[in-house]
Amino acid sequence: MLLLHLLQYFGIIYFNFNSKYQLSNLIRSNLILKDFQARAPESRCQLCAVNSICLPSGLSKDELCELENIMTTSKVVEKNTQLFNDGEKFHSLYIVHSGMFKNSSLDENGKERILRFSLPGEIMGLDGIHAESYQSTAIALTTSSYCKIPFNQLLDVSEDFPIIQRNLLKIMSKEIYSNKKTYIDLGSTAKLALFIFNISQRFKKRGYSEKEFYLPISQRDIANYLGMAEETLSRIFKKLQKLGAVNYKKHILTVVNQQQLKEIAQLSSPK
Amino acid sequence: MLLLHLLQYFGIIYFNFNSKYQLSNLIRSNLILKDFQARAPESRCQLCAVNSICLPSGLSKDELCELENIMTTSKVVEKNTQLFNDGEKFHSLYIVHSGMFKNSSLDENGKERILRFSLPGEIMGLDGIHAESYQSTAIALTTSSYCKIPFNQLLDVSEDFPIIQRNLLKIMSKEIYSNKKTYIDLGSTAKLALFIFNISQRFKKRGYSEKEFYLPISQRDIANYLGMAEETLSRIFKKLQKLGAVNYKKHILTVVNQQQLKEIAQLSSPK
DNA sequence: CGCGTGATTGATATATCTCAATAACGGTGG
DNA sequence: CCACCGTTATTGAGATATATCAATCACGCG
Repeated sequence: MLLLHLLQYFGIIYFNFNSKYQLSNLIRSNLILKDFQARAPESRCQLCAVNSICLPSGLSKDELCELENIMTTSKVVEKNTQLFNDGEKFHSLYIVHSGMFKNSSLDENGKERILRFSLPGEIMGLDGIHAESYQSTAIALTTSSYCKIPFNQLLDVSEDFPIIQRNLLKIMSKEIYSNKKTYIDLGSTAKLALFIFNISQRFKKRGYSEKEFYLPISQRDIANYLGMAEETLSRIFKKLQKLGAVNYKKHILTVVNQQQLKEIAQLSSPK
Repeated sequence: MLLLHLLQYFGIIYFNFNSKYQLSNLIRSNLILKDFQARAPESRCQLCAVNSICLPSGLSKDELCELENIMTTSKVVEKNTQLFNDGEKFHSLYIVHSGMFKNSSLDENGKERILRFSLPGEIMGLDGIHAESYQSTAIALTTSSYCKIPFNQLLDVSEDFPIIQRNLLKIMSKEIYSNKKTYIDLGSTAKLALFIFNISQRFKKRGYSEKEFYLPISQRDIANYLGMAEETLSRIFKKLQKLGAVNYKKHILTVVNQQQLKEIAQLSSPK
């Protein structure tokens, strides 16, 4: 706790000490040493851990400066905070800075449908551009932080700096591509194995361990996302552990045998 | 047949008379009166039936002209023609002008996975932008036609005409959004009903009948796309017909009771 | 007219859902 | 710090939807 006060004092990190649970939450969400709100503006993105895969990737210092001028960087929010809501007027893109968010919407029967989990460096709200209203809801799954970019200002800036437009197109293209990896014709075992494998690779890309990480998602939400019953998910988690592929305890996921996990994920359609 | 020759003579349509089956193919693919290859260049997009939902939507005459300068318009291809292949170097976007294409790729086991069916006005190849290589394969399901836009030239032109960039962003946003409508937690009956309903609405948007249309997709492909066995699909088609919701014979699909179809599509998850 | 592909039908196996009950956990207040 | 409560996860038994295998049928096309 003392350490945290010191870090805050020197402007390395910033948060409110209003709960005895915040420390563990911060550690879990990998916020520590990654939140530079107190730093000088011109270096915020440059110091960010995920800048290489984020919108500012490949930008010069000048371009970065223009971009940072219009954006709000690294706002910290508690678990369950909602950034935007399905149907609300679209105005800004939100980028995950740390932690994790879930994006969902309600189906015709009012049931929640989880569309994706967003990790640091990923842009949320892209689906709202065409309709000028958000098409999904973003909710923090753990203490998290985000950056916010007003979309119209982004368009203005990008007219002067085409590379920003290009990056945006690439990011959107990647998102369209990523829907390729659909879980539709996989059996439940392959679904879960693939989900874990994909998440693991995404963590790796962000500089976290691919072997062991804190997964702030409830099993209910995983089951919802993968389109299976909660009970089935529980059983299959157990199965994967028995097989020696992964370990999962109190939201700490360990990939024990990555090769095996990959093979299970590729099991052809025994639905 | 005489009528066709006359139409061609007056430059309204263009095609080769090299098969006695082409006439019916043309009618099926809605090519007639929609293929303006022989017209003056400055009017091609303006005369296109789907320009309002296509990339040129909202462009002025000047902007349209710039765009048409760099694109190849309305090339006719036979059934089974491949426009681009998964893994191939990315260079151009392809827009469906008439007919239908399927976009697919192979999974780890070499099995085909159909990702989407592309209708007139829809852009193919967007998933290739980020990797600079196509991430899927495009194959004509019937006699079809397409327009082709070299991507780098499109970027150049759009630097002068921001509205083109904006349209592109909107189109990509829409595609990201459309993945919301995932089939993952639906039962087979709801899946097929939703698929038919969606296709019907897409046809409607393009000026075709929403009640009756030619569907140039094999049941195998529909089953593949929806992630179910071919046999199941056949049975469910029969079931929907028995229920009086749709009729399907020789690739002619008739929506008999749209309200009922919609209700079946919304049946909550009895997988 | 016949061939090959695509579609249908039936019988059986199996994966997954559902319902119901119990267990473990995380957060709250005393 | 501990006991409590609501939420989240686990386990079991039974019901059901869908896959699979195999055979037949229909159709488009030469």
